[in-house]
Amino acid sequence: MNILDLGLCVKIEKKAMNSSSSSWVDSLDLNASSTKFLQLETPVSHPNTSNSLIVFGRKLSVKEESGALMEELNRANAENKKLTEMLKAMCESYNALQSQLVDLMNKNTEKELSPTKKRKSETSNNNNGNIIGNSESSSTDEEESCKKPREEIIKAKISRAYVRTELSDTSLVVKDGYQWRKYGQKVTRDNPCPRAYFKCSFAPSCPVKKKVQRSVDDQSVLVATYEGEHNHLPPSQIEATSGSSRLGSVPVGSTPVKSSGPTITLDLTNSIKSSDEARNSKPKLDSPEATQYLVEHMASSLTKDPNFTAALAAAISGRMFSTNSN
DNA sequence: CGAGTTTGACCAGCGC
DNA sequence: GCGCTGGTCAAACTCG
Repeated sequence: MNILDLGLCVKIEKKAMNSSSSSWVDSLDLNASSTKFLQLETPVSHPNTSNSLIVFGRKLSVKEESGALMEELNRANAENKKLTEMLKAMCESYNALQSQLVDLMNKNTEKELSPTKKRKSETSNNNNGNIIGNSESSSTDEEESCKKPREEIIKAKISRAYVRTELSDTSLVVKDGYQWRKYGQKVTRDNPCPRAYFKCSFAPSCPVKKKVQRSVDDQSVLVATYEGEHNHLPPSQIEATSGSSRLGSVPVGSTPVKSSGPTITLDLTNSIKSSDEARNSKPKLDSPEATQYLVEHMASSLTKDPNFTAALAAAISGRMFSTNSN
């Protein structure tokens, strides 16, 4: 995945949160309009320009026409400059965000390695939140695994997601596109808030488990810990593959979706439609459809990448978490 | 009535 | 061996 893309989108999203008028569409609209300006270079006259040429019932002189074009060009330059500045700001913001994320991950790793005694299974190799299988305990002792079938080593992968919820919301439910069955709840020593235990109930053979607990630092943040990897597609994608329903707006993997803070809804229906349309009929660049097309095309190319959605959500939730804990 | 949730009991790992 | 702790089970309960 293009790492710069993530930075840009995070910035745009952040901007949308801060400004009441800004939005995904607004931000991308600038690009669309800049494309519009590019069209001036083509031999075909711009609709607006041609309208202004005949509006006074006479042909404008070459001087006047070039003056208008120069003015247009200056505006394009100014816009270009503005966009360059925005891009620069986005890159800076991305770098800051990334360093904060790394900081946070380091802090979490330190916490996990702290004296708090954990079971063997949980202290296996931790690499940036992802744990690679612990072959020592999973494959060496067959007798032991027969004795303890339950201890079937899931340690293939552990990931973590932070989800902001209302404090009043005590359900401990993190909607991530999969189907979960709660099988237990426990109050742990280091956190007064109960921890809920979930198993993936969509496929009986799916080994994935999920633990959800409120953060000690910020109780409005749910910490969801996923153990193992799904051996099936998310229910939403299975539905989509069967053709019975829309391709849902539910992201893949451990990406948190339920959030009372900034909500990211990825409607892939439009993106698919637009990429199909892209092959058959391309809207004219200067029409409102063109703007819409550009926006959809950009959004679709980003949202098609499941890594993007996961990384974006992780980055945002990580930032929210660090902001609240400061 | 079936599926999902709640909750107390039980089990296993770990440190002392 | 004992106590503490986290994880899981399963009967009881709830809900649509």
